[in-house]
Amino acid sequence: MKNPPDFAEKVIDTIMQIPRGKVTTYGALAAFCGSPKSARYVGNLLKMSRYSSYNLPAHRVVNRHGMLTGQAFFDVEYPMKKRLEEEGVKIESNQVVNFAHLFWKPTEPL
DNA sequence: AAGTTGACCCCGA
DNA sequence: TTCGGGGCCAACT
Repeated sequence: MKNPPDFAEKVIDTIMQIPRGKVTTYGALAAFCGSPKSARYVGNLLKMSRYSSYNLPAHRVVNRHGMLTGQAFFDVEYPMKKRLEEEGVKIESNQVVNFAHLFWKPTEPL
């Protein structure tokens, strides 16, 4: 059997399950996939997905500090801040307000 | 082809 | 207290 990057696939699949109005972290996704130290690749996946046709809610993924690190990578007309606010998530100084309250823990897919 | 990086996180000095 | 380096996976140059 082929050995595709099930790690990346799992991460992407989990991101797709992020409920609206909630946010998660790179480390949480990475740890849930089995590699708590691969958090940096999780962020890379989001960037890769941007080139692909995947519609991943990357704006719902923030770093461990709840800061919108990838904001600059989004469209200037639709930044993460705006998208999150559209879902009811308040942003202040590129940080998610009540981050702990809006934090969504990755549940088991499938 | 190989090497380096990246929207990160954690630990040590 | 602040600063630096290591580790992980896969894609990009």
